[in-house]
Amino acid sequence: MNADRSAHPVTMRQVADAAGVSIATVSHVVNDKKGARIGPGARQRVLEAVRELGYRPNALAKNLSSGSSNFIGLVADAIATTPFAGQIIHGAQDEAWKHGYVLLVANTEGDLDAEDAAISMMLEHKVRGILYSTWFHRSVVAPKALKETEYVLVDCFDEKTPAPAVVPDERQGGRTATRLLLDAGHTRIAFVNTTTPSPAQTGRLHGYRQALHDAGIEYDPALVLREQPQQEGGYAVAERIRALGVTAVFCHNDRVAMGLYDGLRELGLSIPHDIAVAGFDNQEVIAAHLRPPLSTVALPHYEIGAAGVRVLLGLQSAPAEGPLLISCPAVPRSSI
Amino acid sequence: MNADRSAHPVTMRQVADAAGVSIATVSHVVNDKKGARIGPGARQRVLEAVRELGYRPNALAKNLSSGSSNFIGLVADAIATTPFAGQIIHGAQDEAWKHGYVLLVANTEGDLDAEDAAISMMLEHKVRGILYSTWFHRSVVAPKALKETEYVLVDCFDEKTPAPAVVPDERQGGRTATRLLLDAGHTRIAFVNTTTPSPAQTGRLHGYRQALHDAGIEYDPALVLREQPQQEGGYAVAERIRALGVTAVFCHNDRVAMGLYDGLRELGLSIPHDIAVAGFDNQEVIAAHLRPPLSTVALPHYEIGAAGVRVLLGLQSAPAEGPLLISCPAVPRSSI
DNA sequence: GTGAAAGCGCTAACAT
DNA sequence: ATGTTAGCGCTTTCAC
Repeated sequence: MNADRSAHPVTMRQVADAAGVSIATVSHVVNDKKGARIGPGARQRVLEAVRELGYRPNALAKNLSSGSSNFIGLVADAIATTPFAGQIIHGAQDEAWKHGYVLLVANTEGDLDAEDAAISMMLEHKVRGILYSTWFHRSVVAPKALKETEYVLVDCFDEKTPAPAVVPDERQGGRTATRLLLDAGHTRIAFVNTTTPSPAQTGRLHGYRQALHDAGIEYDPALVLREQPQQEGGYAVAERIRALGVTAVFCHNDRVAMGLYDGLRELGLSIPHDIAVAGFDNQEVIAAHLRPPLSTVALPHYEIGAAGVRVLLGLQSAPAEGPLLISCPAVPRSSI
Repeated sequence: MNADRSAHPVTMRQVADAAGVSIATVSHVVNDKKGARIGPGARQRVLEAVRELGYRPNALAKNLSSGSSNFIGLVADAIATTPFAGQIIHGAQDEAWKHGYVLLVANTEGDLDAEDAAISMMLEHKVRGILYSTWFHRSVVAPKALKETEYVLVDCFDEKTPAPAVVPDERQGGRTATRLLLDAGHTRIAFVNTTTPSPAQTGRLHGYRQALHDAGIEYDPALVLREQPQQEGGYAVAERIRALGVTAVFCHNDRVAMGLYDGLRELGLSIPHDIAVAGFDNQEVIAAHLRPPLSTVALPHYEIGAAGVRVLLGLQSAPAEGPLLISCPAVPRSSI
């Protein structure tokens, strides 16, 4: 028969008895300890007993005894709101898993008390470290409690404290998006930037200018507009885009592009024939299903999450100065 | 001074010494044990020592010692792909937290091995129970390993095994969506159902028919179309919708509605003036920002997650027969 | 090769 | 009102 329900979990002791060896021996073979010399017979019997009894090591005991837990904490400010946080979690999880760690996830939805509670809870579970993440790239001030352990900032950074951080390379992303347009032969390219001050706002603009510059095209401030970073913003800006007489538009994000699609269509302009459009974020639900499907640049959330745990575990190091930049790959579709 | 880094965590022992009491006393005051009678002096000194030393209880030791962990496992099949899973997590987390539990999250992206590994890991951490969740409502066969602990199926159900399950009330949702249209005076209402067999497909259809019936309108199978449940499907069906001569359409989900918006517009039809549209899912990124904003019905993922842990903890019970149904609330906006 | 025994930090009886 | 002590299930050092 198999292990009987949670009531009486099988312990090492029982395995040892069943195999006729000591508990130390069981420990050795179960963990495949290098140094230990175990006779083939004993090993065999232990393995068998483990199977027979359906033994599961007790991770709690193991952690306590070995003095180090296999937890990594991840506090996120908005799991629920966007798919972005999900991708960070996914990346962090895969990477953590790969190194024998388990993710302790806490969602705070921006609530400071929840944040404190989450960090306390993680500290009490003796996590190996904490990933403090936000769902959009921004500046934060890291909660004090974080300092009681190792931590890395994920998709955010703290200007005051020199803590390791991992963020998307907005600048390179902006360059990439612009280049997508440039490479298709466009030379008069508008940029619908966001009204919200943020690394994305300044970074993508820099990238845009740099791409233009590299292509030998003079930067024309008149081609840079500002709108709220949503569908409504994109829709509202359509008229002005047309008036500008550009042949291509780089939108601050996919949602703006979605709104712009509507606006342009109403004006009788077709994409990409009359005007080419590039987005940013690669928000699957939108980008892949617009008509035509939107060419965009992806925010590498998965990679950011993964890099976060690598930095935390010391497997990869952030630059001495400033955050580790993860690059934003192009995702060409049919809007250019 | 404060606690010095993770190197030498402060233990109960040290607090006891500092306060000049025994470790048992510390345990009592720290946990605010009811039965224990502690002198005000001692309590005072302990509390002070705790603050002074920056003591954090070691949750691992606590769990080991007390024999029960405060973990609840949540295995999800697609954290990254949609915002839906995120909402389930959020709900589960809030509820778990409320009862002193912590979520151990594992993302499997549908990979069976990952699923096994995740469950094993949770079992080894002696979780109180496991929430097995999917990102869209469907039938599953629960992994065998689950049976080693308590578990509840979240947003899915197992026809073979009678395990507690929590799912959205598709039928009531379909009824609600249809009623939204009915209440606005429409009587000839098309339903663009999905091509994919699923509880959503049959449930929403039932709801649609029932609402019609309750309103004294005869069901006309010709008004029920089938399309793939994405923007493309909605777009493709526009012509046929017009040909049907209906004044309202209930779409299987928001994405279909989004595609239909495009198709209808191309046909020169305006929403809601010429045709009213209702969606399903309430996928924020889309529904709230379409033009006009989409009236829809929400999939109550947050509630489903929360109910899942309540059922797991025995705070709420699933019906003897079949899953616990969570109702889908209407989210009226401007497309009707 | 294998086992005995001393903890890991805490809880919970049971003494005092 | 407070202290002693025996574990919880495991790792690890050191004997045999």
